[in-house]
Amino acid sequence: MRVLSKATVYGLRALVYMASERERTGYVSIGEISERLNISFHFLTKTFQTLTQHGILESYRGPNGGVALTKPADQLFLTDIVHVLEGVDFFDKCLLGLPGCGTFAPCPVHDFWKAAKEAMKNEFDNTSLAELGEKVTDERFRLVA
Amino acid sequence: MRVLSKATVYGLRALVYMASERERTGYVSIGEISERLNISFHFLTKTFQTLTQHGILESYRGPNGGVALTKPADQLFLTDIVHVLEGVDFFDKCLLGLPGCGTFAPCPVHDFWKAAKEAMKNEFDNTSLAELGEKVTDERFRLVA
DNA sequence: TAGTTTTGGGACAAAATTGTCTTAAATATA
DNA sequence: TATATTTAAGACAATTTTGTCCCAAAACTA
Ligand code: SF4
Ligand code: SF4
Repeated sequence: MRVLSKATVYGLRALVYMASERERTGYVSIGEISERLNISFHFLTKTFQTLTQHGILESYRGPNGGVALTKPADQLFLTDIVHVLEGVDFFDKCLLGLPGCGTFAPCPVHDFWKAAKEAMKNEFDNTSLAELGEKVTDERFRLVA
Repeated sequence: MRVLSKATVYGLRALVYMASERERTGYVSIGEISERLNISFHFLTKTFQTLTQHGILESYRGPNGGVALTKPADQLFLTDIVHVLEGVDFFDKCLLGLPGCGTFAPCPVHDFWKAAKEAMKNEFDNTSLAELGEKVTDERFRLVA
């Protein structure tokens, strides 16, 4: 059950880490994040470039450079990130993979899957990076093995 | 959002097709299924070999040969198939992919994901091939684009 | 027995995903 | 200006997934 690609998983973990560093101002370097979270630096860099190109992050080069969220963490939701990294059709994907689906000509698992997808979309729509970051800051949850 | 691999999707569609052919006795050839459902014959054959090796199907070679469900379709549940094709740890997979998870040291999305996984597992545990096959037989649902 | 049908098994190829590396560009600081 | 730091970009390799193909084995039919 691979819901998210590795690239998305790494990107999300990294963003939540950034959101968890509430006090910090300025840029956080990708090197720091990849070290703390044990993620390949180059792989994470590529994912972050995508996020930068799509307005989730802004970047700054040179000493003390790095990346920063373009908006306050409580205004960035999981759906925003997933749309960039997995595509805007993320929540339209089908369990049985039949093209051109809908309620008109559904497959036999449609009813269940529609509800499951909506629950997931609802959760992603309403969960902000700030919310997840707080859980980490408060030591109750972890981002790394 | 790729919950199931192509191999599993094809296998499931094919099994539901078999279940939908209520009246038929004897073996159904893989060639017929692959043609009707527009699935690569060789790819489906490999998936079916896995299912045969794990007791979901029994096969018979030669003219009028093919495959058949080893049990009545109402005794074969989605979980059974998914366990064979995706692994028995299918429902243990994590949204953020942290190893060694559990309730002790959860990641920040654990609460939601645990509930979502349980809902899915519950559905898969209780949905039989017969149930899905009936929906297809009754013309209300489709298996092919 | 010979020929046909069908699954079994494995080699192989193509494509997608994941991961690594090198070089360039931008920026800061000494 | 020279050097160090850091992201940008893209080439490249490794791995996994997906898909194709060939031939053998089993079973039926004539
Ligand atoms: S009918 Fe519904 S569940 Fe089935 S493949 Fe289409 S959208 Fe997905
Ligand atoms: S803590 Fe829960 S949701 Fe998070 S990775 Fe582990 S099992 Fe999955």
